[in-house]
Amino acid sequence: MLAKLDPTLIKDLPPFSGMTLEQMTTLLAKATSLRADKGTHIFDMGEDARTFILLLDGYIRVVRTTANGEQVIARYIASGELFGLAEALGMTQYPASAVAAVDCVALSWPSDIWQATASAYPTFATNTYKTIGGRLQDAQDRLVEMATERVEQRVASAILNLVERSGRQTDDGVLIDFPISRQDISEMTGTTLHTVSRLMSGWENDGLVKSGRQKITVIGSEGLTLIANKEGPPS
Amino acid sequence: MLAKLDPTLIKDLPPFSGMTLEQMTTLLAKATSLRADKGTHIFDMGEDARTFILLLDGYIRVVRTTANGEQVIARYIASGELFGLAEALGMTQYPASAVAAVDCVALSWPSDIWQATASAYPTFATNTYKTIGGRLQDAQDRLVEMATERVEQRVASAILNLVERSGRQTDDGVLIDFPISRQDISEMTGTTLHTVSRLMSGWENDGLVKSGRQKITVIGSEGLTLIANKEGPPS
DNA sequence: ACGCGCGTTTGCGCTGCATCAAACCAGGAT
DNA sequence: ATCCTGGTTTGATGCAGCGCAAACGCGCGT
Repeated sequence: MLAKLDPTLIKDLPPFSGMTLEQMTTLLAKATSLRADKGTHIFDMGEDARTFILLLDGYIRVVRTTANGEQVIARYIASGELFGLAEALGMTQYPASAVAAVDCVALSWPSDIWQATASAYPTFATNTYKTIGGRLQDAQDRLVEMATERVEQRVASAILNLVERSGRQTDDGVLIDFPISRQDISEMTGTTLHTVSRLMSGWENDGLVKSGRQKITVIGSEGLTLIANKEGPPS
Repeated sequence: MLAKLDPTLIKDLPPFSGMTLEQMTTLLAKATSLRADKGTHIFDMGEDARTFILLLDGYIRVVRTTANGEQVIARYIASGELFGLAEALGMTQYPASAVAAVDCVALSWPSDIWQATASAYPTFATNTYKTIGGRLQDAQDRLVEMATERVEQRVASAILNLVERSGRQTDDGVLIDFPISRQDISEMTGTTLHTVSRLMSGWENDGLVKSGRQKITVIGSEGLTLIANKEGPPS
């Protein structure tokens, strides 16, 4: 528990909106700080859900691994977001693994204080359930996408999403500000890295994106948006 | 509000486990009873989420419609389950439509009593969040499935799921006890009714299922389970 | 500064599944 | 009993995207 942790620094993060400074202080007193180097597994699918975590800095990849060893990326967690919320949903084990996509800093609370915390700070509970709601929403959106759209559109959508949620303005355009490979994109969209590579090479020729080793910059989102919505030509 | 509604009849349903009879009585006092004929839209995607609902009898299809008019079936709700829980997740509109798959009976509460209800009956809140957790879990399972498995396996899995959750024993085997078309199955698995029809014709020849117009009976689940896990032969 | 590993690119053949098309059939309505 | 609607079956055809293979090159570590 870090005595030097300053409530004012993080009390404005979305999860805590509506909480008073003193509430924050008592809540923070129960937290443990945590750092994870790039590539570290913060927790793994199937593990007992001992903590829920607030990401302060960095990016987390939430990954599911199938019986065959294939991976699917469920989502990326950006700084300011909570994750590992199994306890809040009455689960005893983590349903997915959390891997640091870059060096990360986070705060963690023991899962078993969830119930008490939720009833002590209803706003906090509500905020949390709101983000869970958003994730359920998102999961189902992606399900619909997987069911109805072609690979090209899904990849375009995925990149647009990433840019929107984690884009950083640069000279060339908007850069996804963590290292992301073609393989990663393929694991988000249910395709192969080969197909992703081909698609992106094409888009690079068309001047829609600019990409390198684990880097993707979107020149102008309009082009990709167009592709994401483009009807497949079965006619 | 039905005065004749008897708390003892439904107090044993999962959503209310842990609640006392008097708590149930006050909760039920706020409910409105509701019946929906087969095919009725109980609510539609995008509508303001005015109520959350407990299904007492029947089956509900939860459907999302895309911009192109394509449909995806997110899930089926069986009797004893809550749905329309937008408010609990801090949403103001329903994210999907709810359609009666058969004639249904249900109880509905106004959304705006959710907050008060949740804090008055923490067990009820916890139970609800548990079911939401299960649905998030489920949505992500299906995502993984969509991303990694072939149509044949997905269709087999879907049928097994339905049989497991809503199967009724008959002379021939286990019957899915609500009308379900090939089209429905295709909308659950992200394929076409044609492909589903072909697959099921095959399985019928192999003696794995017995199916007719909107009826599916699984002879022995082992065969389908085998198919659901069968490696694709890219080799 | 250099080498090597990992991410990337690109070509080619193949195939699972969608698309198009058409006939068929069961059961409810009249 | 008959019509007709909505679900089902089955065939033929085509193509998006996967599997496989091989070469390439950026950049990190030493």
